[in-house]
Amino acid sequence: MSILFSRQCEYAIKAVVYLAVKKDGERVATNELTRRLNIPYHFVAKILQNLTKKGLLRSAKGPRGGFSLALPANEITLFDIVDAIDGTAFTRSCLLGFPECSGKNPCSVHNAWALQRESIQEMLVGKNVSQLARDMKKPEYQSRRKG
Amino acid sequence: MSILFSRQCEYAIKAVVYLAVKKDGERVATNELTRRLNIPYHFVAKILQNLTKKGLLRSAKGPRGGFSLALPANEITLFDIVDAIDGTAFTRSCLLGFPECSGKNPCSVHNAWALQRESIQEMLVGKNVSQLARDMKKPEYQSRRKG
DNA sequence: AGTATTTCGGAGTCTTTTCTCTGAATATAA
DNA sequence: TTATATTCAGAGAAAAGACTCCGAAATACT
Ligand code: FES
Ligand code: FES
Repeated sequence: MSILFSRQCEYAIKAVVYLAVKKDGERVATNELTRRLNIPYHFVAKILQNLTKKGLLRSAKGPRGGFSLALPANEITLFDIVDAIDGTAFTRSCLLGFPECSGKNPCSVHNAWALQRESIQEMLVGKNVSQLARDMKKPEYQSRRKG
Repeated sequence: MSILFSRQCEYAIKAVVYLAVKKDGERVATNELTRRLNIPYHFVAKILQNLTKKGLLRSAKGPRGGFSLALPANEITLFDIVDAIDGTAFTRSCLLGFPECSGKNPCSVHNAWALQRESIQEMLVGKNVSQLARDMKKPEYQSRRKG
């Protein structure tokens, strides 16, 4: 289905970046995320609960409650989110699924792939959600003028 | 689960490379693939049937039957196999799953990811199964001396 | 011709992932 | 206090992906 990330992880990234676009500490309710990002309500709720448990987000119940970043936006990287949801085994495991991946007895694509995934990992570590919020040009993320 | 490729695709690559290691046109039965590569019998059979329909393999029924490459090994690329099984939508679609992926209204990772996937695609197109057969150092692929 | 070996085709099962529902608990505001 | 908005927790349904089974057709060997 989706390359590189699971659906969950995809949604997680979308949501966290959405939070980062808001001013520091502002709370966003699941409802808003669902409406703006088109993510199933109960599903994204579950995912954000998870990220809360992992310490990336903070949650507040009740009216005017919702989720917000638990850390400054520039201290949360893409890698952190992926790690929290999908895990990062892919940085170590064989592209063809062989039980071990190393330079000794490499599979046919090992040499090429080892470079690629290194580069992907650098991308994930190198992007923090503050940058992501800035670079996100999708209309879903632009805050609305009041009518 | 496995990044980039589905299980099916993974198995397909493993199997086709196995065929390419053999001398031109030599047939390999599902049985042998299952034993050597540790792939479930009926599953790999299905996958190879599929590749046959797509024109990458040739099949022969009956005793001493099996599968063999339908083309010279250096004319089948990794990309061909991936295309036949998983499809290649990933070369065009957004990493975060947004409905459209282009330079106009890009998502946060578009610029970085567009380069990465370009590079991945080049890798897939650039590797043919003849090279893959040569570079495969996994013991599963080394032909056995008779006892 | 008869038998064993193998692919073919389709249906069926199991497992994982995705998504939904429900009933709490908690906080805000009137 | 009451009503309301929200997260929390866990179970459950649906869909997709991975894998199995079976009966039939084709081929090779005796
Ligand atoms: S052994 Fe296959 S990618 Fe390293
Ligand atoms: S818009 Fe997201 S990768 Fe191109």
